[in-house]
Amino acid sequence: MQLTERQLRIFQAIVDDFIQTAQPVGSRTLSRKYNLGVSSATIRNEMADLEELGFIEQLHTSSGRIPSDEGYRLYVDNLMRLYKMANIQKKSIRDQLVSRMLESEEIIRQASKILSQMSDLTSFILTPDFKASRLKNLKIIRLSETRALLVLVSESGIVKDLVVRTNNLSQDELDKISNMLKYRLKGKDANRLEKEEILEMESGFENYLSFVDHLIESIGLHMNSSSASRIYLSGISNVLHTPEFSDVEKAKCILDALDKKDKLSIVLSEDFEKDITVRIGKENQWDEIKECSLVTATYKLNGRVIGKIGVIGPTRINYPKIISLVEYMTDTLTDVFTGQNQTNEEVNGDGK
Amino acid sequence: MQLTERQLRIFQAIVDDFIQTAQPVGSRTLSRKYNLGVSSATIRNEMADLEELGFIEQLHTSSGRIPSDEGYRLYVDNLMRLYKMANIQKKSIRDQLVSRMLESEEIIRQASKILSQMSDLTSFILTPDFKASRLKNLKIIRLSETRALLVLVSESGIVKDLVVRTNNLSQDELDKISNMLKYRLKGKDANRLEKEEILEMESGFENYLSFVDHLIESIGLHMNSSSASRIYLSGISNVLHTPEFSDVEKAKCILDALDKKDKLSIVLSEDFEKDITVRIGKENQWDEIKECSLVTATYKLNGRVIGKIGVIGPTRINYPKIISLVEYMTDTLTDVFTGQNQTNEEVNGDGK
DNA sequence: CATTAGCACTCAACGAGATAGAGTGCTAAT
DNA sequence: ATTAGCACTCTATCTCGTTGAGTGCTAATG
Repeated sequence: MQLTERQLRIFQAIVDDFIQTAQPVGSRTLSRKYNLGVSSATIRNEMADLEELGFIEQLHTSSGRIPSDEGYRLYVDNLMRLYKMANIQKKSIRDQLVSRMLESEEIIRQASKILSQMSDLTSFILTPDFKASRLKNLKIIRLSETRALLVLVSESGIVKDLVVRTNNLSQDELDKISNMLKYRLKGKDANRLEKEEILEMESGFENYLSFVDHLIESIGLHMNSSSASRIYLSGISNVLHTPEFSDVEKAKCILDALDKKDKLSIVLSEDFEKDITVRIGKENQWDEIKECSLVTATYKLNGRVIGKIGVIGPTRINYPKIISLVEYMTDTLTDVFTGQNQTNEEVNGDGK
Repeated sequence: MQLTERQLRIFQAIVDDFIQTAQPVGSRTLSRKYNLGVSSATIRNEMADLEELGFIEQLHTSSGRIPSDEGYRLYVDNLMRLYKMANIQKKSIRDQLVSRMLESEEIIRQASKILSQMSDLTSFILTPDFKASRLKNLKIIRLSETRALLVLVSESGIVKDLVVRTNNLSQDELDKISNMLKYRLKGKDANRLEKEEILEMESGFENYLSFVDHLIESIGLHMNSSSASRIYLSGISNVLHTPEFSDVEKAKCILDALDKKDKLSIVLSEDFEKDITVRIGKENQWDEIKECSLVTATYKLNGRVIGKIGVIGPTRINYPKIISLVEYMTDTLTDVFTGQNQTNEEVNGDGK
């Protein structure tokens, strides 16, 4: 069933008004605020049809209408015009992300902060997935008689460190082992280290078999832990600033969900390859966030997806603005990680 | 002015009851629930005195009394008996922290999570302060023509990595430089790297002067950034589970405060050397959290304070329980970082 | 025949009493 | 010194109109 031109215009006005005011919108308001050229009675009739079709709904018989999840979907897919970000905003984002010497985790956190501030929503970001990249370097550093630090570096420059037990090996011995392992493992996918492959190693390492065994095991354990890629949240208090969630029970529910980071990162990892996804209300499989919309996008390194970023808010969000923002943010992150823009000066020009 | 024995007993009953029920407690309730051996009228008189002295207060003329901040202070300093943690809880904490191979940041996050779960409050943890420890090792890894990764390891096993610009130096050259720097900087306090000291270096490095200069600068910049030590929060949704903050405005205020991590970590860094601190309500200098209590403690490495952990909640928290919990948690963390307990088996015995 | 004016109806939101209940302070008796 | 008794206070809660925004339906209109 195709909507008429007029129905679309009315529908668009409903969405726009509701996104702005957070109040159910009635026929009278529509005819007054938007010059649709028809009377409120006509609008009422059209609205009844739109409701029949499932694009808008009423909270109770004598309230105005609000867009349904399906309505928002229609809006996002067909109606909205993408927001053109002001250059000054673009520049602000780039400056904050590339201007300073930042540890890679620091970049991640900064990006999340910017995103929540500019969107007035809660933002999240999945750290670069170590598993998805190749080993570049490896080093073992003696800490004490019983402990050593294993430092792994991926080609993308992500660093992971973990403490391993040693049996009082000297730094020289550890260096010898790390050098050997480095040449053995370099360039391998971090998530596919075959123990056997490494154990059939050169002579001269017979004494260290059990230690190397332990090392590989530790790496494997670490890789497969759910927290292999972490999630950062920012702007959590924005949840309460949203009229939708000023009801304490609802807010509690959302915050509870946001606290379950494991679950959250699983949900976000779906559609990992897609560039940008918008999930509206009930489209989310997770019950706790069935009244929320999620806008997520992936950032890449050398064309390879390594992480995800996005925002979560009520279904009533300014989709064009938010989508543009998230999109620009991932582009910038991808640039930063790929190393296109190392200095301020280089990016002073245009944005995209 | 000294309180009488009976006043203390009544006061203690008030605190206990209020901590449990979150409701202002009246004289009738007291005489019924706690056998104080006197009638409600007597209790009323004593309560009037306690109020005069500032230890309890009324929300309005016909409500029961609640402890004031000063009252809680009295309670914490003089009245409460420290809670004896069940061995099973102690074991649970130790197991979760030491059982698995964990990256050091992972240990931090895990500790925070446990703390919030066991306290039903919001917990936070400051990551080990790199600045406070000495350099152990240093390595530069080539990423691309223009970028390299500088990895710093402290004696305590904390790893920091940051991306630096290079002018297409080969890995061999980088190795040469990192070795030189390593021997130059090893054992130095991380926050006191004197540029001059390093620049008057051995011959053979003349070509790399500007790069080394850049390196030292980057390290310095990084060290002095406010985020040198990070803060993790856990159990944020617990704020809303607290009756005190079911008022949306208050909750909003607290969450806003918790979102300002810079400010928060500054507040927490006060009294950095003290083993354990309890700040009750107005004792906090920060207005936003003037209705909260903060219980913090420090964890150490080899006797040196490296980080801080704690919880935040309403002033009405179960002080004995929470203080014991925080105390035990830092002891455990200190052990874990100092490497006392590497395996499960070693800690099966008693806790303290 | 699409559009519109008009009207009766619905329902949430708000405010005014009224009521109940918990708690207090004071006084007089023990 | 302690306690029973009583008047008083104040919040929380409930009910009950009232208001106002909005709807759906019907009949009139160009």
